[in-house]
Amino acid sequence: MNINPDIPATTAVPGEKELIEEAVALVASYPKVPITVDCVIFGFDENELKVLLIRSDLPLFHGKWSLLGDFAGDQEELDDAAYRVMRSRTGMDDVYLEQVRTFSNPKRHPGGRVLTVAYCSLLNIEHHQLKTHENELHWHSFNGLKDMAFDHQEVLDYCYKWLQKRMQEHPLGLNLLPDKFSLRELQNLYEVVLNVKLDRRNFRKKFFSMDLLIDTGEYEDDVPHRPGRLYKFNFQKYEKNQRSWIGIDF
Amino acid sequence: MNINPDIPATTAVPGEKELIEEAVALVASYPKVPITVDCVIFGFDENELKVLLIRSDLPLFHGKWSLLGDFAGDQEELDDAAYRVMRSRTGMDDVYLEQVRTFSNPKRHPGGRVLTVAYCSLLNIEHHQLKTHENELHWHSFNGLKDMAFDHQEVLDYCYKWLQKRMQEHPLGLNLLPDKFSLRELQNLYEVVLNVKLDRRNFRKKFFSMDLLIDTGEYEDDVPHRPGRLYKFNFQKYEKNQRSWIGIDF
DNA sequence: GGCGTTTGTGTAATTTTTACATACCGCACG
DNA sequence: CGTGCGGTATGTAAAAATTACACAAACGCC
Repeated sequence: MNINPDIPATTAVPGEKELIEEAVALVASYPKVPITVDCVIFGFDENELKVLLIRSDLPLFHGKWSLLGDFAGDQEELDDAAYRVMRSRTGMDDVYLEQVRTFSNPKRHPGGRVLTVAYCSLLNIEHHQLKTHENELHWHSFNGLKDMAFDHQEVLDYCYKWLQKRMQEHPLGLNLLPDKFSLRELQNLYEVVLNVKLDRRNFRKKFFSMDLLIDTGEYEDDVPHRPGRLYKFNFQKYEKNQRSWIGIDF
Repeated sequence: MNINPDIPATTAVPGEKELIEEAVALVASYPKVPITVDCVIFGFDENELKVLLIRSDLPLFHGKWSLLGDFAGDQEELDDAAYRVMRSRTGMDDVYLEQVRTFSNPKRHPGGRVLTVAYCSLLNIEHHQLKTHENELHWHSFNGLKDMAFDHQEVLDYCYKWLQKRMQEHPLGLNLLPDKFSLRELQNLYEVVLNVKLDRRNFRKKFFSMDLLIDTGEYEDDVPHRPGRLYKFNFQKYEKNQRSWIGIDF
């Protein structure tokens, strides 16, 4: 019988140092590949879904649009890398950001094998000034985009599908709107992103019944018609009341 | 004016070969990290959720349970790596498999920085014989699992949450059942995985109303009570009728 | 053949979803 | 300052979906 059941008697007892060295040696034997993060940063303006793009800085893709990305540091958590990319371009890092998917096609980068992890972020265009316009950084209409650099078209399409699904079950979309917004703006957002037509009264009823809108008492300004009430979204209350059971439906 | 608007006049015009060399040089400048895939392979047996585990082969984690994983080949697509891992342990690769998330904590592996991409798979325990029992490969009860190797506890917990959510909107759970199953088995599956109690008649009504169950005309056998009808799931019909709009609900 | 256990089925009450029309408000304009 | 335009705000009735709930029938076992 062993005294210490964690260590079989047949093995010499190595110290922690040796064990770690062994682990390091094992890892050293693995193939290593470069990793990048690519950020799909959505915005909403003039009733259109926008995405933040630059011209690819790779001459091979000269003229083509590219997502914002960078390689991940040697010891960098990928979330941190994504925030870093965002911060370096928009100056902001306190925004909604979520990992979406990893793309690993060995042919996706002409320079050789590069994995990329796609992140999605949503921010309000008016609240966030771009820090630079290098490489023609700008908000590009989502519609009609095609022929992007790398596999960025595929990444973007995937992230758009993700957004459509996610917006129906999570209020992340509200990050696309200003802090205070009218119900019309909210509905436009949903109609545009989900590409559906919604009944105004039922939409309104739906949102009010969730009881997550805070009436600011304020009204729209500078509109050539009757101004609508402005609301804020009660993120705090939402976070508290997460349901895990929705119901089987497919 | 440029003759060719795609190429700025200030740049010498490199051929494709030079452009690719440039891309290769760029990629070569990126930090490189080892990548693994880890498979969370769920099963369902005796009314319990199971997960396929081995003893960690890393001495540092001696005795701890570990997910099935392997490093990704130099030029290997990650999906392929995940299928390869599954095949090498269960002999099967024609199963439901989905990428779930990438874990990148720099401290997650004691041997240094290793990224891992988690994949979820579901298979019927009876249909699939394990090819080997190396490293004590076996179906482990999901409940009560703790203190796993690496960050596998976190990975597993994340995948379980993913499964719970996904099962409500997608029939992937049916991969956990035999080809022909009774409604009771189906309900048990949902009750166990989602950790809820469901009304038998309403559950039945729900599934029948989807019109995706095929009545085989057969009945359960060897049960000490009235035998239930056996059904198959009409995956084909399901695939055809995918809805993209579900409705806002959060 | 009776007991124990699980299958199979319907209905009424409630809640949720859908479709739809009219009065109100602010601005612009003549 | 009155009228028209455009968009906001609001309620209700019908339809659909969800919930709660009870009893007869089938099989194995003894």
